Amino acid sequence: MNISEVAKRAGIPPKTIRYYEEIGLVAPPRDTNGYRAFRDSDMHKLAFLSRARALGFTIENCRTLLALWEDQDRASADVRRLARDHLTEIEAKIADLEEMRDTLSSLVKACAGDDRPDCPILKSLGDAPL
Amino acid sequence: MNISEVAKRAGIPPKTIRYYEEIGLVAPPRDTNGYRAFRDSDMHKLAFLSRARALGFTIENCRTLLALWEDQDRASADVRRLARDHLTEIEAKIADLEEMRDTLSSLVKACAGDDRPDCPILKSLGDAPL
DNA sequence: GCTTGACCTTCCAGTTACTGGAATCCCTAT
DNA sequence: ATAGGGATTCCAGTAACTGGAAGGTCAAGC
Repeated sequence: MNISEVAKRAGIPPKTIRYYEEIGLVAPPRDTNGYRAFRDSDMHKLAFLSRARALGFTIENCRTLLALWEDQDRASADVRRLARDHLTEIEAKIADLEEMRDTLSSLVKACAGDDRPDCPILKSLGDAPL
Repeated sequence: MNISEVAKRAGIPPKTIRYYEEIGLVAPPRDTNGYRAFRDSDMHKLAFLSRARALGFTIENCRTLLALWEDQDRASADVRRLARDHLTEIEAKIADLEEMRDTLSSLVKACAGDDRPDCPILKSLGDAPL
């Protein structure tokens, strides 16, 4: 299977797949013409990566997950820990963003948004408690 | 005022302040010894930047906001538009993260997390609908 | 057999917003 | 004179791609 076909099926751009090969996440063999010849196993790995990335796992965590996936003797506890840690990070990020959202949204509401210079947004950013 | 004092007051590391100078966000004059001599106006700018960054604005948006802040003839509509666009992006990010969180959290719940290899998390990542 | 266009390849550079580290200089106090 | 704690510059690295250039390959149509 050629790269564009794999890309379409896995939902990952060809460039990214080449990058994944470069950093050792996949290692498709080559045809005599130099083209990458993806096997089913490569395809499956890439689909796995696509989903893991969609859940926000870092590349390094994806690498670990992939290794666990391929290790028939893994302990599910290892997987779970990784996922839980990641979940915690996501929750922290959400909390940060929600705080930004709340502040920002109240500022936006308070701003007239007309052609006058008076602006609560800039005022709030400007009056620092030094 | 020396850089470490400014850093402390603005809540920005000295390295970051030097970086901000490098990209033209601030331009403190120099003492005869080559040290940056921050004026009050520099201090205020940095405090402004610190808050804008805390609200998640990109550096480029901060640059724009700073320019609007200093422009007495700005229209508040320009500020508001920028803030609203940013708010929209934040909301989108939150939505993405919430989806990740929900998926991840249900997977984590479903996983025993013991020493056996059976794992719904890996299973879910693995069974791609090709 | 040749051209055309769609693929494929590699390599280099750029993105965001810093951050770490090395080498060197400056100031103050003992 | 020396020791420490700052300050300076410059170089490199981070995460995860992405864009673009230069060039090789393949299948189809004439």
